[in-house]
Amino acid sequence: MSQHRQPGAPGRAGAVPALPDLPEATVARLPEYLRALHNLADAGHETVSSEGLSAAAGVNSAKLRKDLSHLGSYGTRGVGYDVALLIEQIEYVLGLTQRRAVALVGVGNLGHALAGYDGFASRGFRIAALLDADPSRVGEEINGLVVRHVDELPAVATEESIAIGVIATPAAAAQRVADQLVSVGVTSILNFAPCVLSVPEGVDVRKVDLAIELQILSFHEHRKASLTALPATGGSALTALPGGLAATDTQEAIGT
Amino acid sequence: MSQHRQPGAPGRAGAVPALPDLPEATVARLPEYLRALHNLADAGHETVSSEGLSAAAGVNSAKLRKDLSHLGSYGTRGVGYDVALLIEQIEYVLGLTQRRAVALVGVGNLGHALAGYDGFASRGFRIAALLDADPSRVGEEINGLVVRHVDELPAVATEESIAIGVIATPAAAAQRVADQLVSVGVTSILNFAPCVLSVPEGVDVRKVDLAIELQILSFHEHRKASLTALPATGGSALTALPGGLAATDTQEAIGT
DNA sequence: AGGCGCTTGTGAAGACGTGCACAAATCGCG
DNA sequence: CGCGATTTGTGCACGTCTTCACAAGCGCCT
Repeated sequence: MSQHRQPGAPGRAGAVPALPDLPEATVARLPEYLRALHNLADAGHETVSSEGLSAAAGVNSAKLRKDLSHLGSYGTRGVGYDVALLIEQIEYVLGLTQRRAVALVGVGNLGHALAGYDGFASRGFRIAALLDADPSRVGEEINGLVVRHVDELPAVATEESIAIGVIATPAAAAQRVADQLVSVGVTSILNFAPCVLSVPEGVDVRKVDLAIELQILSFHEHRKASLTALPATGGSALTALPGGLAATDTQEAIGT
Repeated sequence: MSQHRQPGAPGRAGAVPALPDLPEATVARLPEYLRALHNLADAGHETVSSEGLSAAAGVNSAKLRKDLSHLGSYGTRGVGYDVALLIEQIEYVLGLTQRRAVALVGVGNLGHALAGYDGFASRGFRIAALLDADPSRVGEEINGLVVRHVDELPAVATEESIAIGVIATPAAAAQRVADQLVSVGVTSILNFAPCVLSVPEGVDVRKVDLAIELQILSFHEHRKASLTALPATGGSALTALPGGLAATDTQEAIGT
């Protein structure tokens, strides 16, 4: 509920307020555009039309134009967008002009993979610290970084100016880690643990839950199967999702 | 992990499980509810109010009630929802009553982690096959599964009745893998490669891009910083998203 | 039995996101 | 220099999602 409108900000010509407050949906797509633009730049393109870029990013072209218009981007009509310029603009808006330091907490299975994932480094982030609560993991070296104990977080945070914390611990430990991160001033958290984190206002949490993605796919799979299995018995509408269905396994597969 | 039958549920089963077509937003939240419900069940709760469940799942209670109403769920007014029954219903709708077989393609850094991630198994999925194109990786055993060559996909698909394919390859290889998955009949794909996949209609693709999440956080971080940096002085020289800002590093830090 | 407090389910309104379709702007060319 | 081809930026309409607010239903207590 903190929608502060800036009255008197003329907006168009000349000085613009700090950052245009973009729609969340737009923000979520900008990284995708950025990736597509980098590909285009590597391929030698100097300009690109909204049609071309939207295809490369997998979205509707009108949506792309509207997104870009939100950040006041200058394309040239009849020509398209300047690839290099657009990259700069998006990187600026996303705050990627500085390389942000990331602290990764939890060096288990997933943490290991994240520590070794080079997609972070190549896209403006620097994994600056690896932390774990398990003493037997402390001291291990991964990708040139030594795992330190999570209690050293305060020291690490000031040493490295940590901007973003990544939680890759088991769910049981996640809230405590989040609290620790918040207490050392981290205001952006990426949470891989399957649990809800409660954080004070002003702290952003994004969650990635691998199993949830599979479950969503499972739903669609289930629906597809039930549709092809049932021709057109338009009778029972909402159905009652019967109570005792635990026993009925592999229900959808049976065509009969 | 016990699924008890629900006493009191009328034996009025047998109704055709025509799935109500839920709003996408609802589908995306159901797994979250499910996780919260499992936690509640483990903690011994037999019923839960929409208020309690929504808090555990981190959403608005009205939204939760509407979501549940979409799948025709029966709560009891004045009491709440039966935890066990609701778990059954959601698992049924999500198609989790059968354990779906997942093929994981790409056993690099991330693939290794995914192969070892036990969150899949514990939530209704079975990693049935590991595949990779790199011959030096074929034969490796991970978590009790032997890595096979990706060209064996047709055989694997029929052997294991693969329902979902997970792509954890480099971006350059992802499209080819997707094509292969589609050609063996897989219609649900979870893509971790940072690229857009083109697939025929009827195939569902969900994408998880770890770097994108960080970039979104970076945007908010940037915005927070720029807000606190500019209290009131409307003049403010910078910003305006100038054309040549490539050189200006760490732009937002300037308070002055 | 009846009333009371609690909780669900939902109508309605508003916020948000999407996509079409077209005017405005720009370039290249004759 | 003007015209046509091209492409952006956006007004508008539509659909989806969210949130509020409240009537209807349920159990419990007296």
